[in-house]
Amino acid sequence: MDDGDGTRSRKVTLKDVAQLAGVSVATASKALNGRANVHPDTRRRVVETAERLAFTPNTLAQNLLSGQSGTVGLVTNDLEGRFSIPILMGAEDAFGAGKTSIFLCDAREDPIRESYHLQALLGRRVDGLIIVGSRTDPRPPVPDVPVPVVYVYAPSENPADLSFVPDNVGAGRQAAEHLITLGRRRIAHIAGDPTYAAARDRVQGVDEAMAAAGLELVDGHAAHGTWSESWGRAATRTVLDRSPDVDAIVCGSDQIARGVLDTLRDLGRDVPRDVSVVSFDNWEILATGARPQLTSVDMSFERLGRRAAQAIFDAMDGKTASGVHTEPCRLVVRGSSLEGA
Amino acid sequence: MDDGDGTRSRKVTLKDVAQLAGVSVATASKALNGRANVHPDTRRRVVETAERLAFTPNTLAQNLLSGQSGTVGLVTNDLEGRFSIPILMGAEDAFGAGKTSIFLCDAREDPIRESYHLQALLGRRVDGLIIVGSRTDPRPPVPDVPVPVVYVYAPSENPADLSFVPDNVGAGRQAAEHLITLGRRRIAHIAGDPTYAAARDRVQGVDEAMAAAGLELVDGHAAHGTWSESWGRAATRTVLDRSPDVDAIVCGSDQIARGVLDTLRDLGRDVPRDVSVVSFDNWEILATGARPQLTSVDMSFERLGRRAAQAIFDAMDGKTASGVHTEPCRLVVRGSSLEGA
DNA sequence: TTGTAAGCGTTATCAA
DNA sequence: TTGATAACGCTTACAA
Repeated sequence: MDDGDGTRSRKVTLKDVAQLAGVSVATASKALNGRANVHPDTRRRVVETAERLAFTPNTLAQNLLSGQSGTVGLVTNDLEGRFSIPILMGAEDAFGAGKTSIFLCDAREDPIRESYHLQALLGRRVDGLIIVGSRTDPRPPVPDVPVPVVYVYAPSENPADLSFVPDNVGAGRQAAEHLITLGRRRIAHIAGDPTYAAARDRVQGVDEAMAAAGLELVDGHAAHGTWSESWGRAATRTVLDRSPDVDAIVCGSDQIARGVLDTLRDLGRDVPRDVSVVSFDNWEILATGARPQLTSVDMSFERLGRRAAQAIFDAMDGKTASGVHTEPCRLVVRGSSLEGA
Repeated sequence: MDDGDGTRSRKVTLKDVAQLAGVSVATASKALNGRANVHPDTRRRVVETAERLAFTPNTLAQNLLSGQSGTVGLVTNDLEGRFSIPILMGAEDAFGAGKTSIFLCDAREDPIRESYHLQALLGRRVDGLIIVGSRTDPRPPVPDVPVPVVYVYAPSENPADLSFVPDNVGAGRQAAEHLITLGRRRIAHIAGDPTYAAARDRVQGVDEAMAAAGLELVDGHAAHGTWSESWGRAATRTVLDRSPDVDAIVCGSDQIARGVLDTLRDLGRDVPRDVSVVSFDNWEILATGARPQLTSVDMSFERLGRRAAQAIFDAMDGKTASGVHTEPCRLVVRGSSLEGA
């Protein structure tokens, strides 16, 4: 960071390279950018000089010319980054690491903070915005901005906006179908917080699959509660109390499932032999730490991130899209629902 | 995004504002930036025009002049974002939301990907770099870069670099002292993966506290294993087998603690009455879902993020620092170690 | 093949 | 009080 005499070294510019290589800035630019009509010797000299000086072109200056910043803003609202990081990774993959850089801002569910971040991002001339919510319920759209906006996980209330959300109905269907395929017939559903669309959608999916198979949930319907282990524990007692012959439980989330597993164990039921358990989220830390490990439906966050990135690319090319797009989820089978166990 | 005739509207520049307000660009700039020597009427007119056009100054252009980009790169290596998001939040707080924006890149423990991101960040002229590792073991420094670099969680191998890490030794001490204060005397330690500095440091801290109190761990020393619930379960059986009268267990992580709690329950021990349990990480989802809820030592990631941000500010002001700085952790008491229970 | 000059959007200096 | 001008680092006609 120092240039030897104690002062921070001024950053190397193209001018420095050109001077040292004994050419004009224009020629240096062409040489480094692989333009035609540059003498091979000249090009070599410039390239070598640039390397020697560790020249890094100032992307800001390039962007000022091109009008594109090669950056995207990702505004998140989920405290733990459980959604955002996988979405970020998916977006990075789609953009190509290094090609486009991502500003990650945490709005912490605070509209004021969000608009503050938005302002900063627009000032930095991001080429697009990805808005990530903490729940799949529709959210108010961000105020009109001059760049493409994509909503992920939480869709925009405005159908003219473009949103990508996981297919929770399909996830519910997959979970139930899996259990039915295993031969389970007396299935209970301990669902999540009914104020969340995700909870209701999963319930709907489960109900659909049951109906399609000509089955009915024990108790007739899902039991809604909260997204917590303690709810899973409490509900399991109720279920076993009322329907001792239950042979499978769909859990609204991995957290709920952890509570369910604990109580099944407390009450002497073997999983998966006596009762198979399936849940949603595939939150690695919870799913693989459980005993047995949890079969769970993954929300495919990375895929959502990739789709969002792709959509921003498309929009930059003028190919705009709109509506709430639903992306498939993925069942991950583990010990809590093993066949033949 | 459209200006009515189907073409994307060109972004509003200061020139547009100036023209419409009937002043020069220079005057418009002064008016908007609160410079002195601008006629109040002129200023009002300019400000109004800017608002009407939804003018957002191009930060890139401003940066080109000032040489400062008002951005910082945060390169992370922890897959789940468990460290990065809190660190990001701490950094955002210290920088002031909106003032400085943060590029978040995930290197995924891949040096090639990391250098790729580094290149992109330097091209964007970030004012500083925060490098986040996934473990507290020293890591190779990034190649020489012309901006301040701060390492968080994983310190740099080079002592001339600046690193902030949690005080795992102190954390171990706090955990053990807490148990000792509660009157526990027959304490076991089920530790984490011994290849991790974090595991060894926590062990050291526990050992120090025990020695200071004139006590010894049951079994004489910590049992090292892996960072998993299954290790916690297995180790607990061994501990109870060899030392049935154990009255407290320090667990190397919340994951381990979850396994420990499960097995204590299986073996009929009441927590916290018979056995108190304390662990490390304070990973909310694990700690609060447990029964009883886990007493755990928080690694203070947000604080680390704030310190890193502050250090970058300082370095930009020429106040450079170096060495591995250790930040205190914070004991969070919950049901697994309640006094008098 | 190379260099000169204009321009991207903004701010600072200085003259009017 | 206002405005013309230069500058930031780079790219790209266009001229040499």
